[in-house]
Amino acid sequence: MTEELSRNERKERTRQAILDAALELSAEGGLATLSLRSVAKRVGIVPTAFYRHFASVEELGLALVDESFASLREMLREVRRDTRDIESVISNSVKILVKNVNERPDHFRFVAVERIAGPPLVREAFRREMELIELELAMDIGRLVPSPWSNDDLRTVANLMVTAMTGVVEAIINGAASKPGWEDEVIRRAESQLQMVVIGVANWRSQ
Amino acid sequence: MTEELSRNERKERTRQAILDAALELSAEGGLATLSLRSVAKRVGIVPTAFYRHFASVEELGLALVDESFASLREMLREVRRDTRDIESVISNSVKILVKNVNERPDHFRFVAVERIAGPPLVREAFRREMELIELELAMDIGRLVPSPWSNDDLRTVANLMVTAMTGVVEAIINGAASKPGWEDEVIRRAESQLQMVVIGVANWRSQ
DNA sequence: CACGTCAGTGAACATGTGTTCACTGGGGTG
DNA sequence: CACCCCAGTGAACACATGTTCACTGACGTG
Repeated sequence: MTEELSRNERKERTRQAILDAALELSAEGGLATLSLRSVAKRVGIVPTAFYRHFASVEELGLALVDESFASLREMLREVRRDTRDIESVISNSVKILVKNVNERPDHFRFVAVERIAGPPLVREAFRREMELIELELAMDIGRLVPSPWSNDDLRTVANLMVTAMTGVVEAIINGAASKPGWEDEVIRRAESQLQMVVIGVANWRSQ
Repeated sequence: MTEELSRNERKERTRQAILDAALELSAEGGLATLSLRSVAKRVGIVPTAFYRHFASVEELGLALVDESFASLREMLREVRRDTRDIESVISNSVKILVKNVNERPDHFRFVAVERIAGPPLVREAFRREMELIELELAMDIGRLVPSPWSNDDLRTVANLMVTAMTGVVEAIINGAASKPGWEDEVIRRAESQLQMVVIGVANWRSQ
């Protein structure tokens, strides 16, 4: 199972193992209840060896936040890459969202939880990130659908869409395991909701 | 400060003090990081006295969940009481939502956090409660606005509205303290979003 | 007025926490 | 081949956790 590896490769491998274990363990109880010793046990090292890789538990948490940011951004890159024709954009975006959540469920669960239950600084970081996403979406909408809406209106509709997609992530994460077909239902519902919003904003007049 | 009180009254008073202290303390870190000793210290009793009021810390948590449910339901009763004319319903509902969040911010923060970061049983309880709210809202929409939409469509739009209102609560809770006028902005945004959804669903055809 | 109930006390428990320290031993390099 | 670096070890630390137990003493009732 373990091949011939250089010392640096071995070190990097255990570092990643620590991150993975921490991510999995934080699925139950969040960052707040994550314990150094449980992580170490899961990785198969002694608790103190942890400090060869991170200066403190708090730093581990920040590393997890960074990892989650990377996952978020990768998904958004994928979404924007396929954002050309206005027709299929909704269906494509929802599918990409769901695909990414299924590829790295622990990252998205981590975001979903720490975004609102994490320590203040982490919450603030996620808030800024989502605000950025919202702004980009507002610009995309304004670009793809030339229209008389003010920037304020664009942000309002973008915010609603981001909120709806956040709800989709939550729905998938803590409802997927149970009944089959649930995910397809969530997808259909999300597509309908986005279409409703688009129709709504199309017939929208400020005031 | 302390009047003449019967033994039972005194007991009930400390019990409520425990609940209040626990609610305030769980504002930072959630139920997961709530410690018996910190609660006791805040109340002004010795840790062991806690067990005269609750069988365990877990039971304290369940009591807090019950309290939050009560706040949620009271708000919904207030919303439905004023749900007569279709015109002002959006503005009224948003205002009532915001008013209730400001009256018992700790309860709504508790719901917002534990709903997604709490122990599985608590999460499930909140999920059911919100599903109920969603169903009632779907029925209200179907009743107030006789229309050709299927129950499925009604639920889809109700779900979007509940999700949007959840977003409003979160926005108020961890953004209110900072700049003034933020709350008014959130209110305006929420009203616009609900109107967009209404317009969207009004022009909606299944498939 | 005597007596029992019972909210609150203080000591003790077993266990879990993050972090430090001196150490070992095998891979990497001169 | 000899030396060093350093990932991983194991003991120890100071402290926090939930819960138990025998206790005290004021309030409420007979």
